[in-house]
Amino acid sequence: MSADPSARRGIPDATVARLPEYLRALTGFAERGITSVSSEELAAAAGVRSAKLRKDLSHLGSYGVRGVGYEVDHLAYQISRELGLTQDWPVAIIGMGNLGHALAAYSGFATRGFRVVALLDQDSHLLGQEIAGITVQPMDALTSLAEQGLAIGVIATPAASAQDVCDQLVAVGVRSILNFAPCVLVVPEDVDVRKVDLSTELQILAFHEQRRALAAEGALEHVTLEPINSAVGR
Amino acid sequence: MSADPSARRGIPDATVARLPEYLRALTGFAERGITSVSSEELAAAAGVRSAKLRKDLSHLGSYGVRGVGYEVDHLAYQISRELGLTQDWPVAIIGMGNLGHALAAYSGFATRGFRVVALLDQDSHLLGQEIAGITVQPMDALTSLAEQGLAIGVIATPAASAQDVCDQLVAVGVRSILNFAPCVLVVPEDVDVRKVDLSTELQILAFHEQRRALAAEGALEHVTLEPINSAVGR
DNA sequence: TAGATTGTTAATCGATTAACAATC
DNA sequence: TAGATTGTTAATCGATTAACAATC
Repeated sequence: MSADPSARRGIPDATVARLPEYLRALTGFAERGITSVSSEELAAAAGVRSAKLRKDLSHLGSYGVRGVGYEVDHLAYQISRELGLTQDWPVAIIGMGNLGHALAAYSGFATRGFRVVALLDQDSHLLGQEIAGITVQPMDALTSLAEQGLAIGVIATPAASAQDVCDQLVAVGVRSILNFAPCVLVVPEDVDVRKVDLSTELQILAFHEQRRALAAEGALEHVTLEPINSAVGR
Repeated sequence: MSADPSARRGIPDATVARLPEYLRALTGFAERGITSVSSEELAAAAGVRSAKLRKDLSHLGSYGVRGVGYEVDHLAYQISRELGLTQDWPVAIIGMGNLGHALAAYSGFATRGFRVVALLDQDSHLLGQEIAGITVQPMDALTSLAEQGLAIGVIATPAASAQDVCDQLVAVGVRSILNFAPCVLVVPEDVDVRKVDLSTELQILAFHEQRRALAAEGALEHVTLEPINSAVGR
């Protein structure tokens, strides 16, 4: 691939999804004072194979040195830039139940690149309460928040209100939504919804757990049970 | 595919990951008193295309009726059975910070198939406290829990303790782990780890958000911006 | 039977992997 | 130069999709 940055286009979704993990691994190396890593070392830390890592990085540009490896800080910066973490994205969390409360306090938001600018709830008796140093506002506040710039909406309401809240976010121009409610959201095609779903994850685990149990009792005679996971690769 | 259930083998990972969504959609239909659906209707409710839904279901067996559709209750049962939800999986949550607290109270666990049997924390001043009706126990309790049967461990500790907790779970025989800590866990290959990671999801959103911003200001001249998401398909 | 809809086929698309030429 | 490691190629693998024969 060309070294010309303007030629870098169309990074595969699967690659984008792994960049955060690479960035995290690089941060870990930097904290331990390591300034240079090979694709083999970085891949091991990120839990993938080195061929996949190199292929992924090749989509961003050519940031390694043959025979040497990657400079930790430089590669971390390039990945950060590609992910858009060199700027700040204002985030609003909607729904201040147990989950929203935990999210407001969660350090994941505190990572570089994101700033929780508002906590919203439609329940009037939560309004004015302070959570993690931020005052809970009513849903009406969305319009003025959007005017000040709001990039990401996090939906932590019950499933029954999620679509309504989503529609309100879309109406004020928010195009990136992280949905914790266990339901499918319908959005215009230029809106990006990602979903974090506990019970889906549990059910996927249950599937494999059952599979092992059946294999153990010999119910699946003709099946050799595949490794489900391994330290590298996935 | 054969109607013989013993011939149903090797359901693709991508299909397994969608089964919970189909099940949820079916539950929704059942609640509204709808007893029969076409692949078109069910697919729309689950946010996929009908061809994908039919292909997915074909891996489970032949549970539809040509010219008619699927019987809601029957298909829901078959998917539940395939996912292993017709039995109860004992779950332990480890780490009773904000997140663990929210998880303990979260209704996602209350869905059929899972039962939170223990809350654990290594912090001695949380011990004995009751959260969501369950008493917090020390990590030592893991051994006896495992003897009584423990299928799934949910790690809600800080990243720094996650690998240690994971090792303890693996040591007592737990082979299904849901990791909320932002780190890669190293496990034997017969252990299944799934990860729920807030900041990874945010970073993926940021990538697309930045992409839209750059496209809007014309920085990506040669790129037509692809739809990022749509109501159907993904 | 006529109309409807499934289950399957075959083509396409995208992701992964191993191997190695390029090159520090 | 000799050794090491990247970036890329090409083969493989798996997932998606549209179309349609099977069949209720």
